[in-house]
Amino acid sequence: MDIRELRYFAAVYRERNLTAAARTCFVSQPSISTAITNLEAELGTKLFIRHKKGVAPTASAEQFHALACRIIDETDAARSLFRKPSTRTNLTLGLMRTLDVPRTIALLKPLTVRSDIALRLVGHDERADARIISKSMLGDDEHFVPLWSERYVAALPPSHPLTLKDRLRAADLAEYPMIDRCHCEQSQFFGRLAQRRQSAAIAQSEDWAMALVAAGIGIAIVPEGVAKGHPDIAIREIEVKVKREVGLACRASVPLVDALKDFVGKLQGRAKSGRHYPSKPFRPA
Amino acid sequence: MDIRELRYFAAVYRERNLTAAARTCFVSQPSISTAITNLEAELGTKLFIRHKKGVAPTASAEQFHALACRIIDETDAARSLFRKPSTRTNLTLGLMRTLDVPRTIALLKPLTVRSDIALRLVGHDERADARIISKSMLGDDEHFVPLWSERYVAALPPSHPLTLKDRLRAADLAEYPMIDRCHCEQSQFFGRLAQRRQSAAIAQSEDWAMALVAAGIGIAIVPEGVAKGHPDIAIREIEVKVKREVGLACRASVPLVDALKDFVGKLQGRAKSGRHYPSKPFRPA
DNA sequence: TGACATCTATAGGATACAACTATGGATATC
DNA sequence: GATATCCATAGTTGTATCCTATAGATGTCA
Repeated sequence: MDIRELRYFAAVYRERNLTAAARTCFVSQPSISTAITNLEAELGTKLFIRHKKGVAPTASAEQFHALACRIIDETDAARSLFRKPSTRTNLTLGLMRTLDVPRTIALLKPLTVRSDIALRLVGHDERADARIISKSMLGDDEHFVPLWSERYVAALPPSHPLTLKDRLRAADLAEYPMIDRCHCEQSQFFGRLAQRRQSAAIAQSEDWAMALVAAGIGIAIVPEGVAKGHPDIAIREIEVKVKREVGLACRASVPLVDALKDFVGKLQGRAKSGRHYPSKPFRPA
Repeated sequence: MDIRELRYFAAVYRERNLTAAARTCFVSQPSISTAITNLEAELGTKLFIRHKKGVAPTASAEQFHALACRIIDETDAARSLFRKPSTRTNLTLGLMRTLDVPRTIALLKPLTVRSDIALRLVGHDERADARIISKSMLGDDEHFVPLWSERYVAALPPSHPLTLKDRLRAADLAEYPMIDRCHCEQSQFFGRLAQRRQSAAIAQSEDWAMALVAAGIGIAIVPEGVAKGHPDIAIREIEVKVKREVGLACRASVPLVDALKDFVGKLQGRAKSGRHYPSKPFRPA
């Protein structure tokens, strides 16, 4: 067991998907696969149940995850113990409010561990060096570097009658009170989907929306990653497959800040393949 | 930075000596050397000052050591999280009372992390599967597997007049009160060395002896490793070079307990060289 | 139903890393 | 002056890890 394996484990735990974890770790999928297999052998316990779409953590994985995170964090802390940077570059990132927080934090890790960067996170509509947003919010003069795509799901109170169904249709939703996440870029669309003008409640942030759902006020349609973290909320698929593409938006007209160049390079590199090394080793002709 | 490097670092910190650290890690000295160099480069700080005899940790190393230990311990804990052993073999080790505690704990690590072993530590004169003792205490029917050799040094109160000298002679010691560590196998010898019959105080354990020294009662002659850990005690070499060989004693007449076989094998293997792999890779003739 | 996409596991080959041996230079010890 | 101890460097080799490619299973959609 080494720290590399722990990082892979944490990524799989977060993504619930070996392939996606491979992308966030910038390695190929088999690397993750064998690492997890080895880890399971060493610990003498199964960590993930493999099924058709992705993997599910076992109880052991839950337990192990807490410890693994501590070790990873402490290792990162140790690395930067003595790097008291005299001059830190300010880097401002605009984040849309509907982002999956743990996933985003994990994505930004390469930036946060660099002690020569002072990271500042602001709203998606403020001045920033780059923005992490849904593709639908992309401005005219912006490049888009895709990060992940997310489906929208229905978040219901655990005791809601609709939890009996595996998948919800527009007609189902029409009969029950809904919560309008007015900060979401697809808010209007969901209004039409549920065939209504008025909502049971309006929430201005994901936290409020989730709290209203948990309190039994109504149903909310939210990005998968947002709903995932809450234990007292039931998640159901919706029949109409709404997805959003989340990515990094960079102004095309303004040259990229130095601090971001490596980062964006890596992100672009992983798009088609997860390779770690340059695609072709240099060979003189 | 990976856990392997942290282990090497901890070993060097403990031993104050790359070569000795290499032995305790069962690797060769250059492996330790390069690992420390790399670690220093990665952290951007010098960790050890190399000098003629061994190395001395810098302030950075002190700081880093605390963190490194935590990470190492947590990693070991993580590894054995799910290894709830149904049946643990009892293993009893006899330890002489004058052992350097951190060093001994580090040595026994391979046994303590094995969750199929329940380690019991007893006095050196009790019934045990093996004993860690000074060579001078070796019984007739015992094998001796050398672990390390230690010089004896003088432990003085920090404000003692003799701290002005770098090295103490028998004549120096004769003029000042001394503490008799009656539990030590070399106790009588020191009595002769200091040319006296009576002592200022008698201590039955290292803890008491060190406390008496710190309190200014007198000087004690103790194994190097014992004195090292105490910040409020000054250490000086003594001119007469008394050493002791510490090792593992196994009854020759009784076959070695299974749990110990690997361990002793490793210890013997490292005696002449620190190699990790078999000395010669197998090649068919 | 068949073409296609998605996800995990395995096989085979390339490469980087960490181990080893051997040796050199510097400093103590006898 | 011979010997021992200690750390650093050079060169070689074995192993671990990564990659690509592909198989097998399942789900999606025309």
